[in-house]
Amino acid sequence: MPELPEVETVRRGLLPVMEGQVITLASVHRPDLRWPFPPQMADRLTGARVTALRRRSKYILADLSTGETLLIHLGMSGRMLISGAILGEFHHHHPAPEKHDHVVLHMENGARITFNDARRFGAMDLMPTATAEAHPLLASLGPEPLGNTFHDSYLVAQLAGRNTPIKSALLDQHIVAGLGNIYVCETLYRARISPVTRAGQLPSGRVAALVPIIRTVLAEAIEAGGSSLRDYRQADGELGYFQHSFQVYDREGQPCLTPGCTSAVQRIVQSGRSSFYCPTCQP
DNA sequence: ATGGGGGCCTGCCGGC
DNA sequence: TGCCGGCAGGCCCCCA
Repeated sequence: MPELPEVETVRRGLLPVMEGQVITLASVHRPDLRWPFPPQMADRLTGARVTALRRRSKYILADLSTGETLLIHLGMSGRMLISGAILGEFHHHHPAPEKHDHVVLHMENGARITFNDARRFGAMDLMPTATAEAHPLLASLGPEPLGNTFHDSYLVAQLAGRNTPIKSALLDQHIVAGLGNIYVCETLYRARISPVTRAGQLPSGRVAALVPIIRTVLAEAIEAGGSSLRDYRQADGELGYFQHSFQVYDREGQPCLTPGCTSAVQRIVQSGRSSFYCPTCQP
């Protein structure tokens, strides 16, 4: 579900109710999500103060006063919903617990943060803050697409000699960390590159052009609060609205939006995932 | 090493 | 109304 813009939106939503606050009670309703929770997770969270709330790729990292860092991944259907806090002009009361509410963090300011994840592809783990980046889920991630180490010569080098389709390469979190199916489709449309093009066959100029496009697509999506399709919600329960800006994703059969183009958006399956593109504009 | 496919889960939607 | 297949924003793991 959530790609980098959605995760960043959730992080920003959690920031005002979590950062600097003590977790007065962590309530854990099942032993695992995708993987077992770490031993004594509830006890290790209860009483800890959240000193910082960071993001790495699609992971949220909450640094704790205990010297540990809480790692959160939303998988496909994970949500972090805030209740009981004053958010802007609105006061949200605690709603009745819902199905798939797996972990609830009670904060000292009265807010509750509920991790709800129907499909349970999400994850939570704890590790020492000092070695957080060595966590198995983080250690081999590629650079942040919005960071300085992601640049054209890097991407050119990464894609050189690759026989995999550019669609798959951009989904590969080892190459660049944070893109998912939506934003890869939108990126390739803007770059006018067919998703089936072999990554290593792209001229370096076309690869270089991908870098600013990726940055722009992600920045626009963050600005819009992410994309809400099925179950994604911002932390305050609001919907993102970048889905209204989709030019190809989820638009199979609809007209291509390039001025003058009369083609329809096509859907193909690559590595088991849908790719949406315009066969005329992305030859 | 690289690339492709299966599998993990639940929910929803469309077709019959 | 109900059942069934297909599909969904991710990512690890196994196989060739």
